[in-house]
Amino acid sequence: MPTSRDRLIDAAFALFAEHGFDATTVDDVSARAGVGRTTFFRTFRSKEDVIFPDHDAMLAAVGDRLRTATSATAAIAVTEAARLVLEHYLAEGARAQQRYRLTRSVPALRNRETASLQQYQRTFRAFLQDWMGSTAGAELRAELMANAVVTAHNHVLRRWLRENISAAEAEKEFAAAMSHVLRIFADPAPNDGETAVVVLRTTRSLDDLLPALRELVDSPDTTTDLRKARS
Amino acid sequence: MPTSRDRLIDAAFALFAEHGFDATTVDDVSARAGVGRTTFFRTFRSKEDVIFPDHDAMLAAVGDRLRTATSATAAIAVTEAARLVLEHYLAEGARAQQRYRLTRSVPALRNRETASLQQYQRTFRAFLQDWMGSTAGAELRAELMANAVVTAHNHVLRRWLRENISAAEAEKEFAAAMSHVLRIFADPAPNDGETAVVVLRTTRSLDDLLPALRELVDSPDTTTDLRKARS
DNA sequence: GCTGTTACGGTACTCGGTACCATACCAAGG
DNA sequence: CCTTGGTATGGTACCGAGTACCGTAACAGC
Repeated sequence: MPTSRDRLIDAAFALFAEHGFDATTVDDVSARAGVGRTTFFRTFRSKEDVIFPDHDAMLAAVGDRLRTATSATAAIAVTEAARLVLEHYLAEGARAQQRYRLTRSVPALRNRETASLQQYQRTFRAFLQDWMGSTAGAELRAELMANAVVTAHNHVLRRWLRENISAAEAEKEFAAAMSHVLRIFADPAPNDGETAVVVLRTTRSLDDLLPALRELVDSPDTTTDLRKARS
Repeated sequence: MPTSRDRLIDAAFALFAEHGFDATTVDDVSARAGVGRTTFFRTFRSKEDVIFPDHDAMLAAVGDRLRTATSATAAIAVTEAARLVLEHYLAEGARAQQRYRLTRSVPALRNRETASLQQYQRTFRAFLQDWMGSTAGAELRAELMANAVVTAHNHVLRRWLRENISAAEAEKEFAAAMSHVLRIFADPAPNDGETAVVVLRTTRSLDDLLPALRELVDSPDTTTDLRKARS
C-alpha cells in the first residue's frame, strides 16, 4: 500500500484534472485518498503544495550540488545543478505536463511556482556571490547570472512541457542555453598576459579600426571599452 | 475627506506596522478606516493587495512607455520604463521602506511581490520579443533580457530600500546597472554592410589572429562565433 | 504487560474571500 | 417636486483554507 502522501498526490492530480483546482476542496482530495483532512495538512503545507511535492527535495539537491564546487568549478556546477532539475521534470513525464497545465490556468498555482523559482534563484545567487567575490558590482552580476540560469532552464523546460520539443531535444537545447548564459556572464576581466576582450560594432572596415585595436590590446587598462576606440 | 481607498491604505500600513500583517484582520483595517468590510474587498482584490496599491497603475505606465518605442529606440525605452518604476518608489519614500520591511518578514507578501515582478518581466518580454524578431534563440534572449532588466532595477531599488545608498546614488547606480544590462544583451547580429561583432579572449596576439578575423568579417555568415576562428 | 513514540482522525475555530441584498446619495429629466 | 437610474456603500450569510487541540490505534523497546 502506497504511503498516504503518495495517495494524496495521486488523488489531488486526478481531481484537479477532472474538476479543476478551485472546484476541488481539500476534503475531496483527502476523501479520495482515503485519509483524514488533518493528514493532508500535516503532509503538505497548503493545498497548492500538493502539486509540487518534490520541490523541497529538488531545492536541497541543487544546494548540495553547488556546495561541492569552488569558484574554479563554478560553471560546471551551475550547469549540472540546473540539469538536475531539468532531468527530474523530464523523468516525471505526464505529471509534469499536467502541472504545467494547472499552473498556466490557475493564478494561485502560477504564483506558487514563481515563488519556487525565486527560491532556486536565491540558492544559485548565494553561491555565485560567494564565488564572484565582493568587488563592486559583483552582487549585481551574481544576481543577474542566477536569474539567467533559472530563466534559461525554465525556458527550455517550458518548450518541452508545451511539447514543442522532445526530451532529447530539450537536453540539447538546455546545454546550448546554459553555455549561452555562461558565455554572457563569463568573467570579462582577463588575467595577466591575456589579450583584452574587444567588442566591435561598426560600419568601418577592419583595416580602418586596426590602429585603435592595437592601442587597446597594448594598453595596460584592460577594461577600456568600445567607446574609447571611436575617436 | 480622503477617499475610502486612501483611508484603507493608511489604516492598513499603520496596523500592519503596529501589530504585524498576520495579526491584523481585514475587519481591523476596515474599522480603522471607518468603512465596511465589503468596501475593502471592493477596493482591493485581497488583503495583500492593499500593500501594493499602485502596482496596476505602474504596470500600465510601463506598458504605455514601451508601446511608444520601436526596435530602434528599444534601449532607451526599456531604460526609461524601468526608471519610471524606480522614480515611483523613490517618491513614495518611507512608505516604500515600510513595504520592504513587510515583504521581507511576511512570506505571503514576499510571494505577492515576486508575482508583481513576474508581471513586469512579462511586459518587458513581450515587447523585447517583438523587437528582437523570431530568429532562433531570440525568444530566450528576450526573456533573459527582460528578467535582467527587472532584476537590475530591483537590485538597485533594494539597496536604496535598505538605506545603503541615497536616492541620488540610487539613480546613478540604476543608470550604471541598466547600461551594464544593455551592454550584456547588445544585439550581436549586425545588419547588412556592418562589420561583424567580434569577441576575443585569448592569449594569442592580435597579429596572430588577424587572418581569422578577416575571414570572419568577410564571411557572409555574420553569426559565426569565436570558436570557428580558433582553428 | 507497560510505556513512550509516531501516525492518524475528528472537532471546533478563525479568517480571507464571495455572493447577494438593502440603502443612501446624487444627478438628469419630466 | 417627483421619478428614475447609476454609484458607492454597508450588512448578512456562506464557503473553504488553514490551525489548534484532543483522542486513539499501532507499534516499538524494555
